[in-house]
Amino acid sequence: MKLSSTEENYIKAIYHLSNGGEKAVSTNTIADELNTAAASVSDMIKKLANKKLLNYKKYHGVNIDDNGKKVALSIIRKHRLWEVFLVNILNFNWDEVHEVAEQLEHIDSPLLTARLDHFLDYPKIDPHGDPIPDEEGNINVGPQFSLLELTLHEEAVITAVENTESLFLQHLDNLGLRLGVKFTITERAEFDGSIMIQLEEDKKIFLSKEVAKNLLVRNL
Amino acid sequence: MKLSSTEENYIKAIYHLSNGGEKAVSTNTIADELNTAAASVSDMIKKLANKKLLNYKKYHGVNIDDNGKKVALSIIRKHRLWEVFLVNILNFNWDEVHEVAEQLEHIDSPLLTARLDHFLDYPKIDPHGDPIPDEEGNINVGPQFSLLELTLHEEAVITAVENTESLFLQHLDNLGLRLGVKFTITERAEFDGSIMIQLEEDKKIFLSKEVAKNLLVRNL
DNA sequence: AAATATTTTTAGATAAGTCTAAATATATTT
DNA sequence: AAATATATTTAGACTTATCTAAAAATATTT
Repeated sequence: MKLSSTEENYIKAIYHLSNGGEKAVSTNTIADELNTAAASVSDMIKKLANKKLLNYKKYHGVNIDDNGKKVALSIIRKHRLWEVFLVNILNFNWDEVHEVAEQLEHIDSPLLTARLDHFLDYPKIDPHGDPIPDEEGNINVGPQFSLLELTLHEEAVITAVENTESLFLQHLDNLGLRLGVKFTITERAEFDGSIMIQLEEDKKIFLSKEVAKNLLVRNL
Repeated sequence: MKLSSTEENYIKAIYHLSNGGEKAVSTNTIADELNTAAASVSDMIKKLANKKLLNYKKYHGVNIDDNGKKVALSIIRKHRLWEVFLVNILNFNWDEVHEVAEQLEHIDSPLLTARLDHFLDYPKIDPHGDPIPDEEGNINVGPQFSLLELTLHEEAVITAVENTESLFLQHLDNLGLRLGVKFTITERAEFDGSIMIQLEEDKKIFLSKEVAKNLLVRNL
Protein backbone atom coordinates (compact mmCIF):
# COMPACT_ATOMS: atom_id res chain seq x y z
CA MET A 1 0.00 0.00 0.00
CA LYS A 2 1.38 3.38 -1.05
CA LEU A 3 0.86 6.17 1.50
CA SER A 4 1.36 9.91 1.24
CA SER A 5 4.01 11.57 3.41
CA THR A 6 1.21 13.10 5.43
CA GLU A 7 -0.39 9.74 6.10
CA GLU A 8 2.99 8.31 7.06
CA ASN A 9 3.54 11.14 9.51
CA TYR A 10 0.21 10.46 11.19
CA ILE A 11 1.01 6.76 11.52
CA LYS A 12 4.43 7.51 12.94
CA ALA A 13 3.05 10.01 15.45
CA ILE A 14 0.33 7.61 16.59
CA TYR A 15 2.87 4.81 16.94
CA HIS A 16 5.03 6.96 19.18
CA LEU A 17 2.19 8.45 21.24
CA SER A 18 0.73 4.98 21.83
CA ASN A 19 4.10 3.72 23.02
CA GLY A 20 4.37 1.29 20.16
CA GLY A 21 0.72 0.32 20.21
CA GLU A 22 0.35 -0.22 23.95
CA LYS A 23 -2.44 2.24 24.50
CA ALA A 24 -5.14 4.22 22.73
CA VAL A 25 -4.36 7.75 21.59
CA SER A 26 -6.84 10.63 21.68
CA THR A 27 -7.59 12.97 18.82
CA ASN A 28 -6.31 16.03 20.66
CA THR A 29 -3.04 14.34 21.60
CA ILE A 30 -2.36 13.68 17.93
CA ALA A 31 -3.42 17.20 16.98
CA ASP A 32 -0.97 18.60 19.55
CA GLU A 33 1.89 16.41 18.34
CA LEU A 34 1.39 17.33 14.69
CA ASN A 35 0.34 20.94 15.25
CA THR A 36 -2.90 20.52 13.36
CA ALA A 37 -6.53 21.16 14.20
CA ALA A 38 -8.43 18.36 15.91
CA ALA A 39 -10.87 18.37 13.00
CA SER A 40 -8.08 17.50 10.58
CA VAL A 41 -7.07 14.60 12.80
CA SER A 42 -10.64 13.32 12.89
CA ASP A 43 -10.73 13.25 9.10
CA MET A 44 -7.36 11.58 8.75
CA ILE A 45 -7.88 8.83 11.32
CA LYS A 46 -11.14 7.95 9.63
CA LYS A 47 -9.18 7.56 6.40
CA LEU A 48 -6.40 5.52 7.97
CA ALA A 49 -8.95 3.32 9.74
CA ASN A 50 -10.56 2.61 6.36
CA LYS A 51 -7.15 1.48 5.15
CA LYS A 52 -7.00 -0.94 8.11
CA LEU A 53 -4.01 0.74 9.69
CA LEU A 54 -5.87 1.98 12.76
CA ASN A 55 -8.67 0.75 14.92
CA TYR A 56 -11.05 3.60 15.53
CA LYS A 57 -14.16 4.00 17.63
CA LYS A 58 -15.78 7.42 17.46
CA TYR A 59 -15.06 9.55 20.52
CA HIS A 60 -12.75 6.90 21.97
CA GLY A 61 -9.42 7.48 20.28
CA VAL A 62 -7.45 5.16 18.04
CA ASN A 63 -5.42 2.02 18.54
CA ILE A 64 -2.73 1.24 16.02
CA ASP A 65 -3.26 -1.97 14.08
CA ASP A 66 -0.66 -4.60 13.18
CA ASN A 67 -0.59 -3.23 9.65
CA GLY A 68 -0.12 0.25 11.06
CA LYS A 69 2.73 -0.93 13.27
CA LYS A 70 4.47 -2.44 10.27
CA VAL A 71 4.19 0.85 8.39
CA ALA A 72 5.42 2.83 11.40
CA LEU A 73 8.40 0.55 11.96
CA SER A 74 9.39 0.76 8.33
CA ILE A 75 9.43 4.56 8.50
CA ILE A 76 11.30 4.52 11.80
CA ARG A 77 13.82 2.09 10.31
CA LYS A 78 14.48 4.42 7.38
CA HIS A 79 14.64 7.49 9.61
CA ARG A 80 17.24 5.95 11.91
CA LEU A 81 19.34 4.41 9.14
CA TRP A 82 19.55 7.82 7.47
CA GLU A 83 20.57 9.37 10.80
CA VAL A 84 23.42 6.89 11.07
CA PHE A 85 24.43 7.75 7.51
CA LEU A 86 24.36 11.48 8.20
CA VAL A 87 26.39 11.24 11.40
CA ASN A 88 28.81 8.41 10.65
CA ILE A 89 29.39 9.01 6.95
CA LEU A 90 28.67 12.67 6.31
CA ASN A 91 29.90 13.92 9.71
CA PHE A 92 26.73 15.69 10.76
CA ASN A 93 26.42 16.48 14.46
CA TRP A 94 23.76 14.43 16.19
CA ASP A 95 21.67 17.53 16.76
CA GLU A 96 21.62 18.42 13.06
CA VAL A 97 20.11 15.27 11.62
CA HIS A 98 16.49 15.19 12.67
CA GLU A 99 14.99 17.59 10.10
CA VAL A 100 16.76 16.01 7.16
CA ALA A 101 15.91 12.50 8.32
CA GLU A 102 12.26 13.56 8.49
CA GLN A 103 12.48 14.12 4.74
CA LEU A 104 14.59 11.10 3.87
CA GLU A 105 12.37 8.68 5.80
CA HIS A 106 9.68 9.06 3.14
CA ILE A 107 11.86 7.94 0.23
CA ASP A 108 10.21 4.82 -1.14
CA SER A 109 12.76 2.27 -2.33
CA PRO A 110 13.21 -1.02 -0.48
CA LEU A 111 16.38 -1.61 -2.48
CA LEU A 112 17.85 1.69 -1.32
CA THR A 113 17.02 0.94 2.31
CA ALA A 114 18.57 -2.52 2.09
CA ARG A 115 21.72 -1.27 0.39
CA LEU A 116 22.08 1.60 2.84
CA ASP A 117 21.73 -0.84 5.74
CA HIS A 118 24.46 -3.02 4.25
CA PHE A 119 26.75 -0.06 3.53
CA LEU A 120 26.41 1.12 7.14
CA ASP A 121 27.24 -2.42 8.30
CA TYR A 122 23.83 -3.21 9.77
CA PRO A 123 23.79 -0.75 12.66
CA LYS A 124 21.62 -1.70 15.65
CA ILE A 125 21.15 1.80 17.09
CA ASP A 126 20.97 5.32 15.70
CA PRO A 127 23.11 8.28 16.85
CA HIS A 128 20.65 8.98 19.69
CA GLY A 129 20.85 5.40 20.92
CA ASP A 130 17.45 4.43 19.61
CA PRO A 131 17.17 0.90 18.20
CA ILE A 132 16.83 0.37 14.45
CA PRO A 133 14.06 -2.10 13.51
CA ASP A 134 15.11 -4.81 11.06
CA GLU A 135 13.37 -5.46 7.74
CA GLU A 136 10.62 -7.45 9.48
CA GLY A 137 10.07 -4.68 12.02
CA ASN A 138 11.69 -6.45 14.96
CA ILE A 139 13.31 -4.20 17.55
CA ASN A 140 16.08 -5.49 19.75
CA VAL A 141 15.83 -3.10 22.71
CA GLY A 142 17.54 -4.74 25.70
CA PRO A 143 16.80 -3.63 29.29
CA GLN A 144 17.03 0.13 29.27
CA PHE A 145 15.57 2.63 31.75
CA SER A 146 15.71 6.25 32.85
CA LEU A 147 18.76 7.44 34.77
CA LEU A 148 16.31 8.54 37.48
CA GLU A 149 15.62 4.90 38.28
CA LEU A 150 19.26 3.88 38.47
CA THR A 151 20.58 2.58 41.81
CA LEU A 152 23.26 4.58 43.63
CA HIS A 153 26.86 3.51 42.89
CA GLU A 154 25.78 1.05 40.21
CA GLU A 155 27.86 1.22 37.00
CA ALA A 156 25.81 2.09 33.95
CA VAL A 157 26.17 3.38 30.38
CA ILE A 158 24.14 5.99 28.56
CA THR A 159 22.27 4.25 25.75
CA ALA A 160 19.71 6.74 24.49
CA VAL A 161 18.08 10.13 24.92
CA GLU A 162 14.34 10.58 25.30
CA ASN A 163 14.44 14.15 24.02
CA THR A 164 16.02 14.96 20.67
CA GLU A 165 15.71 18.75 20.71
CA SER A 166 18.87 20.59 19.65
CA LEU A 167 18.91 22.56 22.90
CA PHE A 168 19.00 19.40 24.98
CA LEU A 169 21.55 17.63 22.79
CA GLN A 170 23.83 20.65 22.79
CA HIS A 171 23.54 20.79 26.57
CA LEU A 172 24.70 17.18 26.72
CA ASP A 173 27.58 18.00 24.38
CA ASN A 174 28.60 20.84 26.71
CA LEU A 175 28.53 18.47 29.68
CA GLY A 176 30.61 15.95 27.73
CA LEU A 177 27.82 13.37 27.76
CA ARG A 178 27.41 11.09 24.77
CA LEU A 179 26.02 7.64 24.08
CA GLY A 180 28.34 5.02 25.45
CA VAL A 181 29.60 7.17 28.33
CA LYS A 182 29.99 5.08 31.49
CA PHE A 183 29.29 6.47 34.97
CA THR A 184 27.91 5.87 38.46
CA ILE A 185 25.60 7.99 40.60
CA THR A 186 27.51 9.29 43.63
CA GLU A 187 24.84 11.48 45.17
CA ARG A 188 21.14 12.21 45.01
CA ALA A 189 19.51 15.35 46.38
CA GLU A 190 16.10 14.51 47.77
CA PHE A 191 15.10 18.14 47.69
CA ASP A 192 14.98 18.68 43.91
CA GLY A 193 15.84 15.25 42.52
CA SER A 194 19.16 16.50 41.16
CA ILE A 195 21.93 13.97 40.74
CA MET A 196 25.72 13.92 40.87
CA ILE A 197 27.39 11.41 38.60
CA GLN A 198 30.98 10.33 38.29
CA LEU A 199 32.48 9.64 34.88
CA GLU A 200 35.47 7.47 34.04
CA GLU A 201 38.17 10.08 34.36
CA ASP A 202 37.47 11.27 37.91
CA LYS A 203 35.16 13.84 36.42
CA LYS A 204 32.03 14.67 38.39
CA ILE A 205 29.00 16.19 36.75
CA PHE A 206 25.88 17.66 38.24
CA LEU A 207 22.60 16.79 36.50
CA SER A 208 19.22 18.40 37.03
CA LYS A 209 16.28 16.05 37.44
CA GLU A 210 15.04 17.23 34.03
CA VAL A 211 18.26 16.13 32.33
CA ALA A 212 18.42 12.82 34.22
CA LYS A 213 14.85 12.03 33.25
CA ASN A 214 15.70 12.27 29.56
CA LEU A 215 18.76 10.04 29.69
CA LEU A 216 18.21 6.32 29.19
CA VAL A 217 20.82 3.96 30.62
CA ARG A 218 21.68 0.29 30.79
CA ASN A 219 23.57 -1.61 33.50
CA LEU A 220 27.06 -2.77 32.66
CA MET B 1 11.93 30.42 -2.38
CA LYS B 2 10.44 27.12 -1.28
CA LEU B 3 8.83 25.13 -4.10
CA SER B 4 6.69 22.02 -4.07
CA SER B 5 7.99 18.84 -5.69
CA THR B 6 5.43 19.35 -8.43
CA GLU B 7 6.65 22.85 -9.18
CA GLU B 8 10.24 21.61 -9.18
CA ASN B 9 9.35 18.90 -11.67
CA TYR B 10 7.79 21.43 -14.03
CA ILE B 11 10.86 23.66 -13.83
CA LYS B 12 13.16 20.74 -14.46
CA ALA B 13 11.11 19.54 -17.45
CA ILE B 14 11.00 23.01 -18.98
CA TYR B 15 14.73 23.43 -18.47
CA HIS B 16 15.39 20.21 -20.33
CA LEU B 17 12.87 20.76 -23.10
CA SER B 18 14.22 24.25 -23.72
CA ASN B 19 17.75 22.90 -23.96
CA GLY B 20 18.86 24.82 -20.91
CA GLY B 21 16.89 27.92 -21.74
CA GLU B 22 17.85 28.25 -25.39
CA LYS B 23 14.36 28.16 -26.83
CA ALA B 24 10.71 28.56 -25.91
CA VAL B 25 8.69 25.50 -24.94
CA SER B 26 5.06 24.95 -25.85
CA THR B 27 2.31 23.92 -23.47
CA ASN B 28 1.67 20.61 -25.21
CA THR B 29 5.35 19.67 -25.18
CA ILE B 30 5.40 20.07 -21.43
CA ALA B 31 2.12 18.19 -21.08
CA ASP B 32 3.58 15.31 -23.10
CA GLU B 33 6.78 15.20 -21.06
CA LEU B 34 4.96 15.17 -17.73
CA ASN B 35 1.99 13.07 -18.82
CA THR B 36 -0.52 15.67 -17.72
CA ALA B 37 -3.37 17.48 -19.44
CA ALA B 38 -2.50 20.68 -21.30
CA ALA B 39 -4.97 22.50 -19.06
CA SER B 40 -2.95 21.58 -15.99
CA VAL B 41 0.18 22.89 -17.64
CA SER B 42 -1.51 26.18 -18.47
CA ASP B 43 -2.42 26.66 -14.82
CA MET B 44 0.99 25.75 -13.54
CA ILE B 45 3.03 27.90 -15.91
CA LYS B 46 0.86 30.86 -14.96
CA LYS B 47 1.77 30.19 -11.36
CA LEU B 48 5.48 29.75 -12.05
CA ALA B 49 5.50 32.91 -14.17
CA ASN B 50 4.02 34.80 -11.20
CA LYS B 51 6.92 33.53 -9.14
CA LYS B 52 9.31 35.01 -11.74
CA LEU B 53 10.74 31.64 -12.71
CA LEU B 54 9.32 31.63 -16.23
CA ASN B 55 8.60 34.17 -18.89
CA TYR B 56 5.17 33.52 -20.28
CA LYS B 57 3.16 35.06 -23.07
CA LYS B 58 -0.29 33.56 -23.58
CA TYR B 59 -0.47 31.21 -26.57
CA HIS B 60 3.28 31.57 -27.17
CA GLY B 61 4.88 29.12 -24.81
CA VAL B 62 7.33 29.78 -22.00
CA ASN B 63 10.95 30.78 -21.72
CA ILE B 64 12.82 29.85 -18.60
CA ASP B 65 14.08 32.78 -16.56
CA ASP B 66 17.47 33.16 -14.85
CA ASN B 67 15.78 32.39 -11.53
CA GLY B 68 14.18 29.34 -13.09
CA LYS B 69 17.52 28.18 -14.45
CA LYS B 70 19.05 28.43 -11.00
CA VAL B 71 16.28 26.32 -9.54
CA ALA B 72 16.57 23.74 -12.33
CA LEU B 73 20.33 23.48 -11.97
CA SER B 74 20.06 22.99 -8.24
CA ILE B 75 17.64 20.09 -8.74
CA ILE B 76 19.79 18.61 -11.51
CA ARG B 77 22.83 18.90 -9.25
CA LYS B 78 21.12 16.98 -6.47
CA HIS B 79 19.73 14.38 -8.88
CA ARG B 80 23.15 13.64 -10.36
CA LEU B 81 25.01 13.65 -7.04
CA TRP B 82 22.55 11.09 -5.69
CA GLU B 83 23.03 8.99 -8.81
CA VAL B 84 26.77 8.96 -8.18
CA PHE B 85 26.10 7.95 -4.59
CA LEU B 86 23.77 5.14 -5.60
CA VAL B 87 26.12 3.72 -8.22
CA ASN B 88 29.54 4.33 -6.67
CA ILE B 89 28.73 3.80 -3.02
CA LEU B 90 25.65 1.58 -2.89
CA ASN B 91 26.48 -0.46 -6.00
CA PHE B 92 23.30 0.22 -7.94
CA ASN B 93 23.39 -0.43 -11.67
CA TRP B 94 23.19 2.74 -13.73
CA ASP B 95 19.81 1.71 -15.05
CA GLU B 96 18.35 1.33 -11.55
CA VAL B 97 19.02 4.78 -10.21
CA HIS B 98 16.71 7.13 -12.05
CA GLU B 99 13.47 6.54 -10.13
CA VAL B 100 15.11 6.81 -6.73
CA ALA B 101 17.07 9.91 -7.74
CA GLU B 102 13.78 11.48 -8.85
CA GLN B 103 12.71 11.25 -5.24
CA LEU B 104 16.01 12.20 -3.63
CA GLU B 105 16.45 15.30 -5.79
CA HIS B 106 13.65 17.03 -3.87
CA ILE B 107 15.27 16.68 -0.46
CA ASP B 108 15.81 20.22 0.76
CA SER B 109 19.04 20.57 2.72
CA PRO B 110 21.96 22.57 1.34
CA LEU B 111 24.16 21.12 4.06
CA LEU B 112 23.32 17.57 3.00
CA THR B 113 24.06 18.37 -0.65
CA ALA B 114 27.38 19.96 0.23
CA ARG B 115 28.44 17.10 2.49
CA LEU B 116 27.39 14.51 -0.06
CA ASP B 117 29.39 16.31 -2.73
CA HIS B 118 32.43 16.28 -0.47
CA PHE B 119 31.97 12.63 0.51
CA LEU B 120 31.78 11.66 -3.18
CA ASP B 121 34.97 13.66 -3.79
CA TYR B 122 33.38 16.37 -5.92
CA PRO B 123 32.40 14.30 -8.95
CA LYS B 124 32.16 16.20 -12.24
CA ILE B 125 29.80 13.84 -14.06
CA ASP B 126 27.09 11.38 -13.12
CA PRO B 127 27.00 7.66 -13.99
CA HIS B 128 25.49 8.47 -17.40
CA GLY B 129 28.25 10.91 -18.27
CA ASP B 130 26.12 13.99 -17.66
CA PRO B 131 27.89 16.91 -16.01
CA ILE B 132 27.07 17.86 -12.40
CA PRO B 133 26.50 21.62 -11.87
CA ASP B 134 28.39 23.18 -8.97
CA GLU B 135 26.77 25.10 -6.11
CA GLU B 136 26.50 28.25 -8.22
CA GLY B 137 24.92 26.33 -11.09
CA ASN B 138 27.99 26.39 -13.30
CA ILE B 139 28.45 23.36 -15.46
CA ASN B 140 32.13 22.66 -15.86
CA VAL B 141 32.42 20.08 -18.57
CA GLY B 142 36.13 19.70 -18.16
CA PRO B 143 38.75 19.37 -20.88
CA GLN B 144 37.38 17.66 -23.93
CA PHE B 145 39.61 16.17 -26.59
CA SER B 146 39.64 13.78 -29.50
CA LEU B 147 39.32 10.08 -28.81
CA LEU B 148 42.61 9.70 -30.66
CA GLU B 149 44.44 11.39 -27.82
CA LEU B 150 42.88 9.26 -25.09
CA THR B 151 45.17 7.09 -22.99
CA LEU B 152 44.78 3.31 -23.17
CA HIS B 153 42.46 1.80 -20.52
CA GLU B 154 41.40 5.20 -19.20
CA GLU B 155 37.65 5.52 -18.63
CA ALA B 156 36.09 8.21 -20.79
CA VAL B 157 32.72 9.39 -22.05
CA ILE B 158 31.67 10.59 -25.47
CA THR B 159 30.72 14.24 -25.17
CA ALA B 160 30.52 15.61 -28.68
CA VAL B 161 31.12 14.99 -32.38
CA GLU B 162 33.37 17.09 -34.61
CA ASN B 163 31.63 16.04 -37.77
CA THR B 164 27.90 16.49 -38.16
CA GLU B 165 27.36 14.91 -41.56
CA SER B 166 24.41 12.55 -41.70
CA LEU B 167 26.57 9.75 -42.98
CA PHE B 168 28.84 9.98 -39.94
CA LEU B 169 26.02 10.31 -37.41
CA GLN B 170 24.16 7.39 -38.96
CA HIS B 171 27.32 5.36 -38.74
CA LEU B 172 27.50 6.17 -35.01
CA ASP B 173 23.89 5.13 -34.59
CA ASN B 174 24.61 1.83 -36.26
CA LEU B 175 27.54 1.25 -33.91
CA GLY B 176 25.36 2.11 -30.92
CA LEU B 177 27.46 5.16 -30.08
CA ARG B 178 25.76 8.20 -28.61
CA LEU B 179 26.74 11.11 -26.40
CA GLY B 180 27.19 9.94 -22.86
CA VAL B 181 28.38 6.48 -23.78
CA LYS B 182 31.22 5.41 -21.51
CA PHE B 183 34.10 3.25 -22.67
CA THR B 184 37.81 2.47 -22.49
CA ILE B 185 40.31 1.84 -25.24
CA THR B 186 41.49 -1.74 -25.08
CA GLU B 187 43.69 -1.86 -28.15
CA ARG B 188 45.40 0.40 -30.67
CA ALA B 189 46.69 -0.75 -34.05
CA GLU B 190 49.86 1.15 -34.93
CA PHE B 191 49.54 0.17 -38.56
CA ASP B 192 46.39 2.13 -39.42
CA GLY B 193 45.56 3.94 -36.17
CA SER B 194 42.39 1.93 -35.72
CA ILE B 195 41.08 1.49 -32.19
CA MET B 196 39.18 -1.16 -30.26
CA ILE B 197 36.95 0.19 -27.50
CA GLN B 198 35.04 -1.61 -24.80
CA LEU B 199 31.58 -0.42 -23.76
CA GLU B 200 29.83 -1.07 -20.47
CA GLU B 201 28.16 -4.35 -21.24
CA ASP B 202 31.13 -6.35 -22.41
CA LYS B 203 30.52 -5.02 -25.87
CA LYS B 204 33.61 -4.37 -27.98
CA ILE B 205 33.52 -2.09 -30.97
CA PHE B 206 36.08 -1.46 -33.66
CA LEU B 207 36.64 2.15 -34.73
CA SER B 208 38.57 3.38 -37.72
CA LYS B 209 41.01 6.24 -37.13
CA GLU B 210 38.67 8.46 -39.12
CA VAL B 211 35.78 7.78 -36.75
CA ALA B 212 37.93 8.13 -33.61
CA LYS B 213 39.25 11.50 -34.79
CA ASN B 214 35.73 12.90 -34.95
CA LEU B 215 34.64 11.79 -31.51
CA LEU B 216 35.28 14.15 -28.62
CA VAL B 217 35.62 12.61 -25.19
CA ARG B 218 36.19 13.57 -21.59
CA ASN B 219 37.82 11.69 -18.75
CA LEU B 220 35.51 10.36 -16.05
C1' DA C 1 -28.22 13.94 38.71
C1' DA C 2 -27.99 18.57 36.74
C1' DA C 3 -25.11 21.93 35.17
C1' DT C 4 -20.89 23.00 33.20
C1' DA C 5 -16.71 22.11 30.85
C1' DT C 6 -14.04 19.60 27.65
C1' DT C 7 -13.33 16.71 23.76
C1' DT C 8 -14.58 15.08 19.40
C1' DT C 9 -17.09 15.10 15.27
C1' DT C 10 -19.58 17.23 11.50
C1' DA C 11 -20.42 20.93 8.19
C1' DG C 12 -18.82 24.01 5.11
C1' DA C 13 -14.64 26.68 3.12
C1' DT C 14 -10.01 27.14 1.19
C1' DA C 15 -5.71 26.01 -1.54
C1' DA C 16 -2.94 22.98 -4.54
C1' DG C 17 -2.96 20.14 -8.28
C1' DT C 18 -5.44 17.61 -11.27
C1' DC C 19 -9.14 16.51 -14.88
C1' DT C 20 -12.79 17.02 -18.99
C1' DA C 21 -15.33 19.82 -21.97
C1' DA C 22 -16.07 24.12 -24.11
C1' DA C 23 -14.29 28.46 -25.83
C1' DT C 24 -10.79 31.02 -28.04
C1' DA C 25 -6.55 31.92 -30.42
C1' DT C 26 -3.12 30.57 -33.80
C1' DA C 27 -1.55 27.81 -37.84
C1' DT C 28 -2.34 25.42 -42.03
C1' DT C 29 -4.71 24.23 -46.09
C1' DT C 30 -7.30 25.01 -49.95
C1' DA D 1 -8.59 35.17 -47.50
C1' DA D 2 -11.90 31.71 -46.00
C1' DA D 3 -12.28 27.31 -44.19
C1' DT D 4 -10.37 23.91 -41.46
C1' DA D 5 -7.29 21.98 -38.19
C1' DT D 6 -4.50 22.37 -34.17
C1' DA D 7 -2.98 24.40 -29.93
C1' DT D 8 -4.02 26.83 -25.84
C1' DT D 9 -6.77 28.78 -22.39
C1' DT D 10 -10.87 29.15 -19.53
C1' DA D 11 -14.66 27.23 -16.86
C1' DG D 12 -16.22 24.16 -13.74
C1' DA D 13 -15.52 19.97 -11.06
C1' DC D 14 -12.84 16.48 -8.17
C1' DT D 15 -9.30 15.03 -4.47
C1' DT D 16 -6.28 15.70 -0.56
C1' DA D 17 -5.21 18.05 3.36
C1' DT D 18 -6.13 21.71 5.81
C1' DC D 19 -8.99 25.27 8.55
C1' DT D 20 -12.95 27.60 11.61
C1' DA D 21 -17.29 27.40 13.67
C1' DA D 22 -21.13 24.84 15.20
C1' DA D 23 -23.12 20.53 16.89
C1' DA D 24 -22.84 16.38 19.49
C1' DA D 25 -20.84 13.32 22.78
C1' DT D 26 -18.26 12.51 26.90
C1' DA D 27 -16.23 14.05 31.43
C1' DT D 28 -16.19 16.78 35.43
C1' DT D 29 -17.96 19.62 38.92
C1' DT D 30 -21.19 21.11 42.06
